Amino acid sequence: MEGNSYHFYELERVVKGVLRQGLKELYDLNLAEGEITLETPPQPEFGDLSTPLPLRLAKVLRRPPLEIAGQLRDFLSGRELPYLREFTVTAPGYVNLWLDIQALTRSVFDEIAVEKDKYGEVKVGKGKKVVIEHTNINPNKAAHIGHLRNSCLGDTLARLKRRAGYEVEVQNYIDDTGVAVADIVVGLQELKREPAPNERFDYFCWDLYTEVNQKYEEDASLKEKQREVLRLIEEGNNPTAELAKDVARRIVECHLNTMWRLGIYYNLLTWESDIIRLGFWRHAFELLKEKGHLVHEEEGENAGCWVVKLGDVPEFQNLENPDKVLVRSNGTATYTAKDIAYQLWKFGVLGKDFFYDRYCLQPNGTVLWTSTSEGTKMDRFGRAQQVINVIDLRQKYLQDVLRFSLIKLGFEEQGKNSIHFGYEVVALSPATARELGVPVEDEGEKGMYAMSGRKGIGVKADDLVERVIERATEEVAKRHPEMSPEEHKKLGQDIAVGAVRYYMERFNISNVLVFDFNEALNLQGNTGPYLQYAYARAANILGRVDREVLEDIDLRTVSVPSDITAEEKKLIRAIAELPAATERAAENLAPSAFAEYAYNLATSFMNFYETSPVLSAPPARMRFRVALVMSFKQAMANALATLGIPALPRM
RNA sequence: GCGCCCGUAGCUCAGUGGAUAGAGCACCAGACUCCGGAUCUGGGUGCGGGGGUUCGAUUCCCUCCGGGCGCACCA
Repeated sequence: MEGNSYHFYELERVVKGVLRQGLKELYDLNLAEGEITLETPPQPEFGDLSTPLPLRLAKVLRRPPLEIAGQLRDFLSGRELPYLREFTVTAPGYVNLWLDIQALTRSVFDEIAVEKDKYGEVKVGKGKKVVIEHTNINPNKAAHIGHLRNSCLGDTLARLKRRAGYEVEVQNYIDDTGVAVADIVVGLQELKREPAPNERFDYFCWDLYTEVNQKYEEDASLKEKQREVLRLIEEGNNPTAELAKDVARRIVECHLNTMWRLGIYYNLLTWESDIIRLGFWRHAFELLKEKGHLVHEEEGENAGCWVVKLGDVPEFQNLENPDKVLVRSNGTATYTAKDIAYQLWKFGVLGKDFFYDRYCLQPNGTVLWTSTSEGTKMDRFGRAQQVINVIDLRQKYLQDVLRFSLIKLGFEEQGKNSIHFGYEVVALSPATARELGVPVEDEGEKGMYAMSGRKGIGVKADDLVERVIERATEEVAKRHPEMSPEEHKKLGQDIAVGAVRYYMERFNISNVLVFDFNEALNLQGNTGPYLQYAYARAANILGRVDREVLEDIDLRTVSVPSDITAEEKKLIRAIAELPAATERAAENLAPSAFAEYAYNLATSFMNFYETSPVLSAPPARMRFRVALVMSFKQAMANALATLGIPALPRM
């Protein structure tokens, strides 16, 4: 960093700025920053960075692309640009930039020496608080792999945002008063089912939920019971409501245990029952009436209702009835109404707050708080500048209604900062569906089969984790006969966390994740354990360096050779890109992009490892490579931490 | 009916206007008595079809085909 006025990760921004200035000075042309493209060329002979700008501007400037390229090259050459050493031109009209790899290496070494586990953090989010709501599983049965996608994505998003400088508060909303819990209560009361002696409560409820839903089809009186139970739950202060609360609490405990083992933690549980009891909606209703945008319909199909008018929102224009009912003609509030109240609370503009209590101490040492209906006031929760709701894409319409309703009701700022992180659902591959006993049409390998909580079709999150642990533990035992079974199991668990989380995080969120046991259980190739293995290999090398030599190598002073190899260079660049990758993934809400970066980083190291002996290299080279391995190990550790994957010195 | 998403190699996926479209899995063949083979190297006439915009399209627009999802005074 010394001597350089900016960090390497800002290089792109700086170069774009210079190019922009060049266009202005040379041709009196004003381009927006977004219109200036900078990319990594496909071939090494085209430099380390390049821009096709001359091609694009040839027409408008009425000059040959190569002439423009030449002038831009000259303009760049006349500038003081650290990290760059040369600028060239390639037909049909590219400007190619060449990195000063020594300067870059120095800068990376220095930065890592100073920042250590903070290397890769950036400051874009500084001073901004973001509330991320994820998990949100109905507290009535075991979590399945669809919920796992939600929690893993949400957790990685939280980690990314934190490393991008945001203050992050993770909330887990518990719908303890809905039909889902009521169904279990019906099962317990009417069907008199009880868990077997050693049966997990969430697994027991998984089957019970299926059974109850099956019985609804045959027995109309049971459906009556469900309505009665729902009424009693809403009323409160009766044995049925107590039972419902007890079911919800016990299931939440199961869910938390499932998530904790994957390194997923929360700051606050918010309970639907508290929102109801504290009258969040009543409060919001008064607030919205005051603002004057709520409409009481006197006629038409919504006569007698309070509605929000969404007809002039493009997204809803083609709907037969774009208005959203918030209060029914019978005076009760709709789900959307409660959601609006809750969302306003997250932004701290509801004018009403929960009471709070400690819920428990989580295994990572942080306190999990819970909302309550009475007790202690605290003024630290909510009050966010940005709210991200991690919910699957089937709820897109509802989330759009929520966002536009806020805007139309006079909370424009809050509406615009309400983000639906919508991901596609998890479905089952034909092979996995077959394995679970789901009727599969033919022998084909294409296609997917939907999971269904009501029908009991799905892979339980813990079943998946257990199977991966078993597989990983076997592998560890094979490789390390000298270790104890306990050590095998411990490593197997950490590797399983890596495998499961990476599998849940690596895919683009707008694609349905077609879950397949064979793929999820794979520990080779583009998987979490591959990333972990790269880290372990680095740790192994450092462990074999002579102690005195190791202590003598200082990242800040180690000399950087002038003849850096292709593999060394690729690794250095990959390490240098961590801050930019973090920023990009955090700002674009793209955990999968970060997963891909991490895979690239690991691959760069693997290639370096295969081609570049460290311990047996000549002394100067050895010292440089040790420094490089140290840097990689730190960068990889930070990338793994961002993905919530354990970094293992041995595996 | 209206709207949204997806369609890239046998399979699972990267690639949000640029140079020869990339990975993993599966399959075949290889890797020095070298720091760990959970690794690496090699093996491939693939962007659903058709129009358009552009110097340039897997990427943007239109249309068709195929697959998924959503459009409550339900939660």
